[in-house]
Amino acid sequence: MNFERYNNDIILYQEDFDLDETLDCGQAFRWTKISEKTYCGYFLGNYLEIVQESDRFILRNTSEESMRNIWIKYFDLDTDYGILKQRFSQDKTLEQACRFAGGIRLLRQDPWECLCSFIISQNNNIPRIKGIISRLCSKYDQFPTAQMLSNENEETLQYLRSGFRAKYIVDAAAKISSGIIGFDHISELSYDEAKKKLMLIKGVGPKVADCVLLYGMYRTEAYPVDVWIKRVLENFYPDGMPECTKGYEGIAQQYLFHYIRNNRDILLK
DNA sequence: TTCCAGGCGTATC
DNA sequence: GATACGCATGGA
Repeated sequence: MNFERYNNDIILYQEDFDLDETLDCGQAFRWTKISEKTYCGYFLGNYLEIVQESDRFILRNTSEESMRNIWIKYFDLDTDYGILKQRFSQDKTLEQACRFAGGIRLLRQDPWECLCSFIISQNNNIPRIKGIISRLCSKYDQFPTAQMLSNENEETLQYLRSGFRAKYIVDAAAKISSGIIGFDHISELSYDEAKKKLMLIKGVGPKVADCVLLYGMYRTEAYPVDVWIKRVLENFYPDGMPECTKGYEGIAQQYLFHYIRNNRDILLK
């Protein structure tokens, strides 16, 4: 890890990292681009302003302590994405995907926020997902905990304009805040069992469960299959994800998702 | 106007 | 277990 303190900032030197590709690729919905090189956003209650100048990053008003305790883990900086990309590149399509956007990293997010966010994401588009989550956070002045949301119901959530998803948010808040379903417990389960457990929540199917496991619980073998990945599988991997992604299918999926969304013409069907 | 968006619940077979 | 359909909302 190559970083240093400079006045109140942290200067980070990091390869295989691009803010546009990582913060605006549909895995997180609370980062905002505030200038050509700068994003601001939150992980839990921690605010960050981060600037990119090629391989040099400035984390504004950040201490070495919060760098070590929060942001290294959040941005998955202890993982060598160069090695991962090299491994993935044994496959031709993945090789192109990694070359197209080599700065994608997996964000290690909060499981509860992921659960809510990806419940909201179903049959929805990214700008509107961001809008709903933004209204949710404005009301509570932060991303509300399951406990906070357990006081809401379908009617009181009307202001979100989240449509049929409101009742799913209510059920998720109830099951998580009551402890009927616990992330600590789920993290000890096998992939299949963990997924099954999450799917007990209304509005959580295979895709949303995989999103929670991958983005919120760092289960890198989980790869969410949405309409785009479905098209990739049909076109290139009829027998499933290639062998070279084993154990890291979720990270490979990140490259593929971004690649296919921006290169729709390579699809034959 | 119609279609579609990082899917899922329900009904039906 | 597979398949068809409706679903809130809003932008294109």
